[in-house]
Amino acid sequence: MAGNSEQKASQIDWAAFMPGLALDAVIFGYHNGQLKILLLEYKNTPLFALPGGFIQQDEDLNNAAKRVLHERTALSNIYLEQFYVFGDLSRHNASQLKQIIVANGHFIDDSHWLLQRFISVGYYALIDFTKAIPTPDAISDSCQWFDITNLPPVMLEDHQEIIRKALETLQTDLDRKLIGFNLLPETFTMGDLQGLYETILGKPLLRPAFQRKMLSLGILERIAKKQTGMAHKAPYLYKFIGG
Amino acid sequence: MAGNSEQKASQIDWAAFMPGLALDAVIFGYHNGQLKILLLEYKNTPLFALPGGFIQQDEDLNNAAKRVLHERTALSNIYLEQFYVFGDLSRHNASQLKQIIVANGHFIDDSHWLLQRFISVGYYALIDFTKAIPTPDAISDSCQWFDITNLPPVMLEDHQEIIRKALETLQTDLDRKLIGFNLLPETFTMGDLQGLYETILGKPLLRPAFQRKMLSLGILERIAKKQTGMAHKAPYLYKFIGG
DNA sequence: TTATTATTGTAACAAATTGATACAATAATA
DNA sequence: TATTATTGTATCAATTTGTTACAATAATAA
Repeated sequence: MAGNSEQKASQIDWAAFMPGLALDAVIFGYHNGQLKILLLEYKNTPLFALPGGFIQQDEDLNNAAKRVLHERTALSNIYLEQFYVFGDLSRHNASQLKQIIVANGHFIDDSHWLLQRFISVGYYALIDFTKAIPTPDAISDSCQWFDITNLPPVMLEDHQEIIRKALETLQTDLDRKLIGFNLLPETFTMGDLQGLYETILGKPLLRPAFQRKMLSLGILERIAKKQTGMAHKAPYLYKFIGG
Repeated sequence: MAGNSEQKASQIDWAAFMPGLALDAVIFGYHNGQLKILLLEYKNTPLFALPGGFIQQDEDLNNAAKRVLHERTALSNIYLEQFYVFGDLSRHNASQLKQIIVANGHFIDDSHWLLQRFISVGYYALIDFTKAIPTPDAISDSCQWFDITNLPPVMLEDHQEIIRKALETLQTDLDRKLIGFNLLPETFTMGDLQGLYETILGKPLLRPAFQRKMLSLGILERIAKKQTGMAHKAPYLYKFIGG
């Protein structure tokens, strides 16, 4: 995890959180034909990490995830799913965490649970890239979008693996649930939608079959002709109708 | 949760476990055309609960689940999946837990994390009914199979909801993954397999289509004619071939 | 103004999958 | 030896998916 520190670490009331437990969020966005995720860069370290946080003693687990999402994107009502709990001992990396704390000029006793092993609940979120306002936390320099195919080489603990598993889950969920729309703006063309599917699934799809399938689902409302400056037929715009 | 107490509560080294965190296991079995799960009955209370336990500080989360499964069934190499983390505050029920502890003649301070809110990782397991040896723990009278359609009326905390969600997950996983076989003995007839699917999905399936589909998957090996005492054609026996 | 170009929307047909019916092949029992 | 119940599978219908083809644009170029 990263984040959850709007105050200096030494000022944080650690007792307000569930010890040994965290959550990490893989926040997906889609822009220029690329699937992207949000990563934080810790101050004075070469370490990148997923947005994450701790669960308050008086807070529902899923609400903690929503809170973290809101803190990093300024968005509410985000599409959000638990996908796996990462609980191996091998993911523990005390020296990395200590490095971050020291780099921020703080001190924590070695016996503190923050430096012990913890278990993290993995969530993935799908958001409208154009609406999010990526916001770093107190111990991070930046909160930025990264192309899923071009991630930073050094990441905290097992965050590489968490991302891999999130993508895998997204791929299998894409057809079963009708969730792709959460990654697009309110209106989009059939080409946009197909491009999104192709990017997530990592393979080309046949245009007529894709269009026929999407329209047969009855979840798309056709709006109007798009006014493009392209030298060809203007595509229809669609919007998703929930239900 | 229930279980994890092979010693008296007062003798347990609570510091050896991750505080505020538990796991609950919905252990499915199949017998006489019924889908069943294992439940524990607490001593001197009318409360039933899922097998569960805590995670040792030096133990992988998934290994803790395997350990709990082994303690309650004497089985290893069980098919096991995480399916959801139950982390709402509303699931907390201190008086129920206190009732169980008191009923066992123990004492725990109200401030102990055991009586505070906790978060539980839900697992479901698929086992061969004929191979399991249901084994109660130190604070339970019994560990018994219950038909999924006929569960006890009073259950611990949100265990009813955990079971419902486990069944829902099993139903959607059944076709995507090839996991049904874990609920059957080594050899079975096509009728057995169809009955299992019909029971889990709660709907009848057409026999020729089912048989054709299962055979086309290439994961069944036909063994020999079954020697039944039935007044009709003897069915083939099959076994599952992994891979 | 009239081709040209690139792309969209959809028709049309083929291939594959799934749904449904039918029936011969048993393995006891009457 | 007929009867009965059930299994294994063939057969055809219905539906879904894969593929090709082509008319309908919306700019741009001639």
